[in-house]
Amino acid sequence: MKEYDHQEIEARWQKKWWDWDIDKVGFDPSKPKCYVLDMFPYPSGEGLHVGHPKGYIATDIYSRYQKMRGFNVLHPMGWDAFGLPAENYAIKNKVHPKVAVAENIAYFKSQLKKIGFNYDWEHEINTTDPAYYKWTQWIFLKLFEKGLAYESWEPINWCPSCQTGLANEDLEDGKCERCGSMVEKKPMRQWMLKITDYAERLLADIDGLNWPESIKESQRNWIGKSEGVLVKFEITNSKSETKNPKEIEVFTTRPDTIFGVTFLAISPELAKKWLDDGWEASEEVKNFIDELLQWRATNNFKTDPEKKGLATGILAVNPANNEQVPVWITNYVLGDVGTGAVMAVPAHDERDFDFAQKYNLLISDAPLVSREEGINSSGGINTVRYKLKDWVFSRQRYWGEPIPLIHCEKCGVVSVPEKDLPVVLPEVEHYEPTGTGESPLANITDWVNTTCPKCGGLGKRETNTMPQWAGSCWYYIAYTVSEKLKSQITNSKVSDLIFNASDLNYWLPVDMYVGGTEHATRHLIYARFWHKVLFDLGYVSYPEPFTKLKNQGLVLGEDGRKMSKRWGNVVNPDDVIELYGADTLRLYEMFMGPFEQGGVWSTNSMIGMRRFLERIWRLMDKVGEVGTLNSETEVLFNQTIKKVGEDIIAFQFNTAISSLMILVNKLEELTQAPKNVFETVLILLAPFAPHLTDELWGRLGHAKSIHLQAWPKFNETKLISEQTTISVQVNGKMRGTINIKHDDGEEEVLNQLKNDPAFAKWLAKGIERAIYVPDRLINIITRPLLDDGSNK
RNA sequence: GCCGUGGUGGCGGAAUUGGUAGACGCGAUGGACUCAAAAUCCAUUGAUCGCAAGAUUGUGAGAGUUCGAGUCUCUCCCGCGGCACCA
Repeated sequence: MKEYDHQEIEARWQKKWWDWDIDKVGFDPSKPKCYVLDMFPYPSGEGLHVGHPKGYIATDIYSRYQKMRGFNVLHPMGWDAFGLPAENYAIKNKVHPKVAVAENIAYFKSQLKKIGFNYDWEHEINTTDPAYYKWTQWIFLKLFEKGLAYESWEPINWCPSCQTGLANEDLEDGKCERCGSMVEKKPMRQWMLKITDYAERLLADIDGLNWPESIKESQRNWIGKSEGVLVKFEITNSKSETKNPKEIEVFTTRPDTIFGVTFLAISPELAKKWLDDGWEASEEVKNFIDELLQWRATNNFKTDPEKKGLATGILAVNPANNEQVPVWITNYVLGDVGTGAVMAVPAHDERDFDFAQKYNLLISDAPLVSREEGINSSGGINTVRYKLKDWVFSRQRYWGEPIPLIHCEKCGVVSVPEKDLPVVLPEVEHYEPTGTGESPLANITDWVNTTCPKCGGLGKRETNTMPQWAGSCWYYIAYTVSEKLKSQITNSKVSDLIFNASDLNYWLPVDMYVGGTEHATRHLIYARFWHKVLFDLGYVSYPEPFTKLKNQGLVLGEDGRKMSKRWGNVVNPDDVIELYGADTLRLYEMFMGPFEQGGVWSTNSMIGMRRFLERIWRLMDKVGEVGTLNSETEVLFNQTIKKVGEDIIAFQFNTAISSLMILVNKLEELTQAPKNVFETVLILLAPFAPHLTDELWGRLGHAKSIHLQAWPKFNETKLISEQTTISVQVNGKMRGTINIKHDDGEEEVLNQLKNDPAFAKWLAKGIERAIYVPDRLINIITRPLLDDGSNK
C-alpha cells in the first residue's frame, strides 16, 4: 500500500462528510439527547493558535463517541463577535467592525474545518447578527420588566484607555482586564442588572453542579456570602435637637465577642454621609475625612498599609453591657462592606488590636459568650451579606447590542415594543469611543430621536450598548433554535415562539460544557444568572444551564510562555496540519497530558503520534479475513474496548490513546491481523483520528462512513485471562513474579511457590503466614530469626 | 490570612483507587538495513554498587497506620488558581 498521504486523504474526507451531510443534527425526541458545547470564540484578527482547538478536539471526540452510542448529539459552533476585541481590531485596521468580524469569522472557520470537526454548521450563530441580538434585546426587556434592570448614578469603574465603564468582573487587580490600564472611579449614568437578587440561588445551586472544584470555589468566593448580625449602638452625647447622628449600625460575624467591644470604627465614607446629612463636626475631623477619601480615590480604593484614625468625640453605648465606647474614623474600615462601621474588639481581632495599640485604646479581657447570648444581649438581627455587586451593564462603546429602551420626558424610561425589535445598530461614520462618557451612538441624532411608544411624543433612544458578555448569556439556548432564529428577524408576531419551542427544552440543559478557566467568575456567573431569570419566567425548564463542565488546561508555547504574538511563540494549526495532518494534531493535543492540565507545546513530540498513525496504516497490509487472537491478546482486545469508552467519558484521552497503542503494538507482532479486530480498532480510533480511520474503513470495502458505525461492545467474559502473573512478596518486599491459573486458590499458589527454586532462599526461614490477593499478589511472612540464627 | 488544586525518570506522563512504581510516548545509547543519509526494525534506558547473577535505594520533606503506602492519617515545604484590612 502506498504512503499515508494525509493532505490528500483529509481534504477528500472533509468534502465527503460535507456532501454526505453526516454531521447534520435535528430535533428527534425518539432518541436520547446529548448536548455538547464549546465556549465559542471571539473571532479575533489573529486567527487560531494550536491552543484554541484543544477543547474543541475533546468535545469532538466526546460527541462522536456519544453519537456512536446512539445519542442524538448537538455539537454546535458560533461566534461571540461583539465587544472590545473586535472593535479595537477594527479601529486599528481602519475597517468597520462588521467587515472585520466577517473576515475574521471566515478565517477562523477555515481553520476549524481543516481540523475535521463534526460541527453542524447549520446551527451556527453569530451574536452580532440582528436576527440573534433581537433576542438578546428581548431578554434584556424581560429583565427590565421584572425590575432587574435599573439606572444608577453611583461611581463605577471607568477604564480611561478603553473609555468605557466596566463591571467588577472586568477588573483584575484594580486594572482593566482587557488593556491593563489603572481603572478610575467615575460617577456616571449606568444601566445595572440586579444579579444580587439571585446571589443566594447562584450560590446554593453550585453544590449540585458537576463542575471542577476550583471553578465552583471561585464562584463561591466571588459571591462571598457572610452570615452575621446587625447590632445598633445608640449615640449618647448627640444633642437631641440637632441633625447629628443618633445611632450606628454595625455588621459583625462575631456576636460572641460583643462584651469585648472597646470602640467603634467607622469608614470615611460613612462619616462623609453624616456630614452631608448635617453633622456638626470639627474642622479637624472634616479635614481628616477628606484626607482619607482623597487617598482612596487616587489609590483606586486600595488598602492603605498604615492604619490611621481620629476620635470623633462621639460616644456610643454597647447594647450588651451599656458601656460607653468612643467612635473613631479609620482608614481600615471600608465604606462598601457591611454597614461601613465596625464594632472593634481588640482582644479578638488582629486589626482592631493593631489600631488599639497605636492609639492607646482599651483592650478588654471580657470573656466570650455564646453566639446566641451575644445576639440576645445586644438585640442583634441575623443578617446575610454578599460580596457580589450588581452588574454594571452598559458600555460607552459602539460595537455592542443597543439597549432597547426609549427615554420619554413624560413617560420616563419605556421599553421598545417587541414588534420593533431588533433595535439595529446604526451605521456610523466614526465608531471610535467619544471619551465623554457618551456612546458614539449619541451623535447620530436621527437614530437617537424617535417617538415614545407609550404616548407618541418625542423620545430619545438609550445610546449605551451592552457589554461583551451579553451575547454569551444565552447562546447555548440560541443553538437549539438556530433555524427559527434565522426565519424570525422580520416576523414580529411570533414573539415567544423561540422561547416556548419544544426543541429548546429537549436539548437543554447542556450536558457537557468545555472551555477555559478564565470564565469562572464572568461568563459562567452571568449565564447562570440569565438562565435563572428565564427559568423563573417559565421559558426554560431546568434551573441551571450547564450541568457538567470541564476546563481544558492552557497550551503554552515551546518556550513555556503563554502563546502570544509578542513572544513570537505562536504555532498555527494550519502549519502543523500541512506537515503532519489534522489527525496527528488531534491525537497529539489529546496525548500531551491530562486534559484539564496545561502543558508546553512541542512540535517534535508530535512525531510519536504520526508514527502511531503510520503503524496503523501499515498494519492494514497484515489484515486477513481469517486468523484469530490468542487468548491473551483477546483479553487485551476486550479490555481496550472497555477502557477507551470509559476514558472518553472521563475525558482521559491520553490514557485512551495509550491503551490503543498497546493493542496496536500487540497486533503488529502477529503475522496476520484478523479483519474484524482491525475494524474494531479503527472504530475505537475513529473519534480521535476521523480522516485516517474513514479512509482505511473504506479500503476495507465499506460504502458508508465509519462515523455512522455503532460503538463496539466488549465481551464481559473475556476481560480476565486464564493464565495470570501475580507478584510475590516476602515480608512485604517484591521478590519476583509467578504464573498461576486465574482461579487458583491460596493453597495452590502457596504450593507452587514452595516448589519454585527461585524463591527457596527467601522461604528458608519458614512461612509464618501468607496474604493472598487473588489475581494480584501473594505476600509471605517468614518466621523471625532467633538470636542464635535458628528459627525454631 | 482563608479556600481550592497540584508536586512521580532527561522530558510529557501511567498506576486497576491500598497490591509488580515508571505503562504509553518523546529523547538518548548500541545494533540491523543502506555506498551514505533519512525512514523503518531490534535491544537497552530511574539512581547507586557489581564483570555478572544480583543487591540496595527510589514518587516534595518528616513521622504514623498496615503484611504491604505514589495512594490513607498527621506535621511541614514548594508551585498554580480564587478571595482578602470582608468586620
